Amino acid sequence: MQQFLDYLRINAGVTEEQIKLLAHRVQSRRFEKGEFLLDRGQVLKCTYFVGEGLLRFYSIGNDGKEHIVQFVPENWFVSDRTSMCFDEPSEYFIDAFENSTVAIIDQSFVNYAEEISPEFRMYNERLLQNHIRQLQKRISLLIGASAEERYLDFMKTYPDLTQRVPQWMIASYLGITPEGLSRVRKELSRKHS
Amino acid sequence: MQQFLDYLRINAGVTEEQIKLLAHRVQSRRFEKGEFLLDRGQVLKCTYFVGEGLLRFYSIGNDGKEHIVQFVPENWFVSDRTSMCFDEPSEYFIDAFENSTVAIIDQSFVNYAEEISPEFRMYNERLLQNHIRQLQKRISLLIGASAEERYLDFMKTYPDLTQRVPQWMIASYLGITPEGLSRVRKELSRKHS
DNA sequence: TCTATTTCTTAACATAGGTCAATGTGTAGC
DNA sequence: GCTACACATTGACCTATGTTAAGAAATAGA
Repeated sequence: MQQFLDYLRINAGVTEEQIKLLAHRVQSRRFEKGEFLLDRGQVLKCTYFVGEGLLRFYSIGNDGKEHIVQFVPENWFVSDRTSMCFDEPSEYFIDAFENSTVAIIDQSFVNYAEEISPEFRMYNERLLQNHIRQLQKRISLLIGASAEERYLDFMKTYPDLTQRVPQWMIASYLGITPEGLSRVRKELSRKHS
Repeated sequence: MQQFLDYLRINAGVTEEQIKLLAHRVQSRRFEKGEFLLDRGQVLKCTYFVGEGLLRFYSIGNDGKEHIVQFVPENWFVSDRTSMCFDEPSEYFIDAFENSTVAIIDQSFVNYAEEISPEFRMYNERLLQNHIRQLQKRISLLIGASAEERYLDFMKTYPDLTQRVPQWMIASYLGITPEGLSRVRKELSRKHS
């Protein structure tokens, strides 16, 4: 939780005084590997901020396969905005892929923070815009790029995740099978020698 | 432009009085078929609202192919939020696919409208969330569904566009070639007889 | 340390969808 | 009513990626 407040101070430019007002309004919780933070059908009431660990945000398609929407490492936020804003049961799952410490940010926190801190408001807006940017980029890649290009882009964008998560999960993020990814990797290493 | 103000009144719940304050702050313009509203490299300064006609929002990939991100028919908004918010040159194009009448909404309009109308603020927020929802759905479909499923979903979601837009453009939206779409359609009509 | 489980690789084969080229079918302008 | 041009279809062939199944390598439990 301290991690979250530090993050706000450093990245969002929220002042010490504002932090003091906000501090007692956030909860923090530990999730063990495999625990769920959101289950399909549930209405999500909060946003999570990862202080330590790694979450995954994913759906399960009609074919029964997991589709990873987003990895959530340290200092990232995750939420199902649709479920939160429209009070709808979520179609997604969130679970801890490593033991994780997470700050739990509910709507009343956001409202209050936006009220007392214009910096927070701006930063929040910025996060939202970035989220959209990221989604759009992903669509472009899915439409226009091969599996190999998408993998190269992934490695460039998330170098540390490339180490931390198993390949079958990266494959799921890229929209290909683990075997497909293995083939791509083989091809790449062939080229580089 | 009247169309835009009516839209705000009916859908966003902006009151008559608020409308009066806002009216002289919007411009309106006509674009002929083929005219550009946004060119790659340009920094977009506004959001467009289509009163009449049809726009397309697209990028051009390294391979030189158009990738349609979004169709923009009557009563829809379009903008490159990334370019607007971060003052970056856009990677996208917007042009008129039919002769169109468009309201031009700049940031000062939005600021002022949010200031005088909480309804407007809420509606704007809602639009943003919907946008995200739509992007996420598109990603799910691209990752998990076949070309046929994507086409069926498109027809269900945008029945009138299915009529108005040439197939090669729908194909571009779906992330397949025109020939591919033609094959899908043939297959579907075979099944239905 | 040993075993069991998960993850990764490989190879043979199948398939969706891409590419190219030819042909049809409008439909707008003259 | 012609001529052009944009759009749609079709078929032959190609390629990237999926599928299945087997084995190798890594990792976690006991």
